[in-house]
Amino acid sequence: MGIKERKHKAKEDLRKAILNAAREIFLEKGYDNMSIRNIADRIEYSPTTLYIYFKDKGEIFFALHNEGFQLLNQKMAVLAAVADPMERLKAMGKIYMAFAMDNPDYYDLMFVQRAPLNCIEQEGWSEGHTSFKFLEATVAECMKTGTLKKDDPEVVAFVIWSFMHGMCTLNNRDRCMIFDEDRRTHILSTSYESFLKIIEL
Amino acid sequence: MGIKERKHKAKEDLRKAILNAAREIFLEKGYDNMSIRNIADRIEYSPTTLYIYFKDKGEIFFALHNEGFQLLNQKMAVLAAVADPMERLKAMGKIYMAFAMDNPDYYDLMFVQRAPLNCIEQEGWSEGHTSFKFLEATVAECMKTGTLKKDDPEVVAFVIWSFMHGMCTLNNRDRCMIFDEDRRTHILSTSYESFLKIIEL
DNA sequence: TTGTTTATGTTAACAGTGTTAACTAAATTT
DNA sequence: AAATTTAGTTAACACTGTTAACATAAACAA
Repeated sequence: MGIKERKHKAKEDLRKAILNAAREIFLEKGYDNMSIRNIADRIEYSPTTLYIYFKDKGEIFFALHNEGFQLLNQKMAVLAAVADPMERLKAMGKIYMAFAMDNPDYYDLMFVQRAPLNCIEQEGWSEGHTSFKFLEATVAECMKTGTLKKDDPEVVAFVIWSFMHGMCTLNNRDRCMIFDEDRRTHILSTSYESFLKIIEL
Repeated sequence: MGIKERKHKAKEDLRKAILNAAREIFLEKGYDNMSIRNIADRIEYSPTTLYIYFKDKGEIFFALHNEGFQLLNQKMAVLAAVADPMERLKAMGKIYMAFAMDNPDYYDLMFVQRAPLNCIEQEGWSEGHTSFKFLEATVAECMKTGTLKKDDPEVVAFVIWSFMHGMCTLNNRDRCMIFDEDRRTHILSTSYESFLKIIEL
């Protein structure tokens, strides 16, 4: 049954082509300027064709949102080599922050925009859940080795995530313009160091 | 010159009517569903009339953004009665959090959306700047009275703001759905307590 | 082989969006 | 009285996501 496979592959290929075009436009022109029509234009298909491969625009955003998590997980992979949990936690924060600053659009899709989550509803946000559980596990390890004060790891992990996310979004959404251009970078990196000093035992 | 004043007042009145309609629709239907056309419909003027009173949609959002700050500042006014800076800081966090949860749309406009900042550009974000300086001053006081570790108040204030903002936006943008419905509220309030315990000397 | 169904993609349209140019009518100024 | 300013209008431009109706070609069944 080679014929059926080829057909299947052709479908997959067009789906990927749509996603490639979507990603290009998304990264070039940003979230607001990625439209069904300009994706269709780029791959030279009619706009309605996209609805054969995706339920709606939100599902395309969800696919890109997943790509974002793949990219972040890829960067987090180096953490496997860090044995000490506190060192791992610190490196994790640095990677998270760098990812948010270097890929503001992906970050937005993953942690700010509501659109990509609309196609989840029931099933739950598994990408976010997995990432959070990884952070939580590292926090729990730190508590065992005595580098973090013993407490509910879920709560402390959420405190850490909140701080990191807050810093990144205040920056990405232009709320750090209250600081002078040159002082800005200093405050962001110093804040991270400062936060670490506060939580580390 | 009563006639000129009356004319001037009439202009002001229509401007206020536009803002009233905008606020109503914004709070009823949310950020995405407030359009120039449905504001115009509500006050029974043509859509183009709004452009006599506002440069563009961003300027309307900016006006509502200012209202949001007025509302928040109003709630913060009770802090004047709190003499102890650490108590004041704690109360401030509680008020900030309650504001974000009770007025998610205003909060979004003030701290997440880029649209209202587009009409600022040069002048700078004075509303945000003022609020931050107030936080910073309280942090500095805490350092003087020895309830916070001596450090750069600007940096520590930013650490606190980042944490608060992160918590609020992760919640408002549905990223706390990784926690079970019932555990969610507990984690949010416990995280705040936990953060306070960590920073307080 | 013929006829029917299914899959894939198209065109045209709906109902909306922000924004601008051109115009009218009324009020004010010269 | 004539000219100018002001306030508001209509119509249009260039978009947006999405759907219904239709075409075409391939796959399957009789």
